[in-house]
Amino acid sequence: MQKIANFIRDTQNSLAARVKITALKRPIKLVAGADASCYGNNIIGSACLFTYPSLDKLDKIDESIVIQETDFPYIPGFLSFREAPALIGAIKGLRHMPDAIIVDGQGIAHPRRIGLASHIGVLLDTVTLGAAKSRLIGTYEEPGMEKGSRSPLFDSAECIGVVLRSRTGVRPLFVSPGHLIDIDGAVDMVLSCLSRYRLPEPVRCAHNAASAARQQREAILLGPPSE
DNA sequence: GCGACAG
DNA sequence: ATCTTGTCGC
Repeated sequence: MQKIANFIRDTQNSLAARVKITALKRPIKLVAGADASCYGNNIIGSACLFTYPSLDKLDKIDESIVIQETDFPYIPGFLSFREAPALIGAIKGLRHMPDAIIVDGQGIAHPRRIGLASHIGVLLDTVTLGAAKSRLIGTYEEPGMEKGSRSPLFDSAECIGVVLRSRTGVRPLFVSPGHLIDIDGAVDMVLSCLSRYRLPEPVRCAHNAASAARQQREAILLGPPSE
């Protein structure tokens, strides 16, 4: 029983040992956003592919959705075991593999430096970065209110990411490298993927697609409307 | 023991 | 994540 918890943690630690934080080695031409939605014990994984750099006109060139059942509950620090399979499935469903993936969740800004983005990066051997809507761990100073303002996220003396104001006046994003990229590279990518919303466009797109799919599934389960 | 705690 | 209407502000 408790042995299972140890196994899960050992698995996480061995994956953490494979995470590489380094400057980008190759230019990024295709970026994907990945997110999940859920209903009951089902996880809907979604991935949206965009050209990059998507300077002014964002070009969405593909979208993928997968639905998987799971029995793994949401446990802070172990989100990967619940959502990674569906997200990876969605990524693999894309017509082309992305050069980088922006994940709705943490990268190395995690107790064992293996958040959802890092976990997926290692398993897929792809560049990944996390853009989370809230904090899991770390201390920071509130960044300025203007879009682009940022402040470092620390775990003790180690900088594990950046708290970034993606849009003036909104709650900041928690950006951290996932795999095969560094903090500056992760922030640069998030900034160049922003349009007029709080979330990077690829992630926002994946989020919308996932929740739309969830609503459709629920409608089917409930059957046609009756009066 | 108490509080924190991605989605 | 999800349950949810109106409402304040740019």
